[in-house]
Amino acid sequence: MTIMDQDSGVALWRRVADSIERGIADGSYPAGERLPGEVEIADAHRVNRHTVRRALAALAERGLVRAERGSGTYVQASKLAYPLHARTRFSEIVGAGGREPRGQLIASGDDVATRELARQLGVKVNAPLLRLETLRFADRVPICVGTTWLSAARFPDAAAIYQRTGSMTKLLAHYGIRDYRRGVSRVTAGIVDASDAARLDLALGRPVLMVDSTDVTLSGEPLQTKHSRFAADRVEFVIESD
Amino acid sequence: MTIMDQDSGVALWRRVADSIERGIADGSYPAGERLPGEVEIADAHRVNRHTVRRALAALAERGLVRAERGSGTYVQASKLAYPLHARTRFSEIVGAGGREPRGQLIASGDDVATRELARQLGVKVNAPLLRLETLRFADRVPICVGTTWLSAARFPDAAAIYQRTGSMTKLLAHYGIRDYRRGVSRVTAGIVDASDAARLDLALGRPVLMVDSTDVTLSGEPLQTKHSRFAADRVEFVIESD
DNA sequence: TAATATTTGTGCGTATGTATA
DNA sequence: ATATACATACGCACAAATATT
Repeated sequence: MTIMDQDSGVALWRRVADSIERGIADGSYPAGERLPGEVEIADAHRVNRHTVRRALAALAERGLVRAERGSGTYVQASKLAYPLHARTRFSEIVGAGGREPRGQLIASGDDVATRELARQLGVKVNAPLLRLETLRFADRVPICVGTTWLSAARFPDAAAIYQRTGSMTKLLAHYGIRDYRRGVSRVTAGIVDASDAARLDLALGRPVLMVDSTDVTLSGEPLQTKHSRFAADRVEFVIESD
Repeated sequence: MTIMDQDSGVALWRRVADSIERGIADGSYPAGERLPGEVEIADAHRVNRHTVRRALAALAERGLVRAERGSGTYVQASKLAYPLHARTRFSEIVGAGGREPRGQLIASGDDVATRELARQLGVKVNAPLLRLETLRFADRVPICVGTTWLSAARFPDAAAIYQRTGSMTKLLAHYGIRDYRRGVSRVTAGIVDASDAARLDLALGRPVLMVDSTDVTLSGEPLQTKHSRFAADRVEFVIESD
């Protein structure tokens, strides 16, 4: 027997993992449900039990399943675990979950700073601001819509650059900001409004997690302030208390 | 003129502050709104402007209002700011906000550990558990309902003690646990169910913030695991990113 | 309560295809 | 071309935790 499958050139254990993952995604194995035993999966796929174990280990690494000795392997919470840290980066979080992140600019425009925005961004009231409306995906599933305000004076071409790169991190890098951190985040919940519902592909009346946060440079200078709305059905914030 | 008001024995500036606070609480002054000018308030209450300033300073200290020189005084976020830290204590948070915390046991019963609960509490599946349903207030406004599970073997009289003290911290202290910390918290949102709606005095269809967390001793032993539902309209989680 | 079966976890040995020095 | 290292895959045996009878 060869190591790689002849057709696909993909390792056997990965093909088994993908098969199980599809089962979880399409609801064949609902959250909390027990998967078939390792030997049973091995027989079904006609592979060695070690190969199944390798596949399950990969899924467990990503948090999709959890093994319990003597009992079985169980499907974990299906929501995207989203850590709220100082170094929260959407692309890194989604990528770490084994999913493919994507960002998309859906609108942009010019605003003037309200009192609240001016305070958060450290500019004067009525200072010109750039407003970006973004939509972010994990594996083509919309996760969150966000409204970002930046100082128009400091980031004049922000809209065009985000449009091209699809990444806030890259946008800031273009202006020489290699690193930044998140200040305090304020989290609450609400009901999705009509336009967000369409963009997030959510039914009306569904809950959204609303996060207000401001990113600052390492020296404390405000860069951007955001108001994000996450589809609560698809996301779970994980807060590590130190 | 005396310092204390003749009738109530409460300082004048405090009476003014309470008056303004009531206005904020009942919606007369919505969040973000500009309060009347200091002289206007002074005239309305027939006090000196200095007395009003003393009152506003007290409110600003608690974060209810924010003064801006040359512009006015504005109502800050009216939601209860609820920090999610390792040392989160409901009573301390509410008290720090200048509001009066209260806890009430609304139900209790016996459960057996599901797989999930057993894992979180470090006990065996089907181990006997105590379930406490609690309702917590700030100034007589219901803030959150919580379901707490504890090991029945370790905390046999938990229900009676919570009933008497109305405090989780005191309950644990009764069993010799002087200090404890919160592990990871998982936060998401949902729609209030019928029974929670009644207890929280919320309209059906309103969003709730749902928090799953487990408290552990300083040495890492699991004590209690909780599923809390916060009225999203009244609470805002504050997450400090370190 | 006790014995038995099931299930995951661990270790070792063997073999082979792929990449690198 | 040869040697070495590495990842992949299979087979067997047993330990440890859990479930069942």
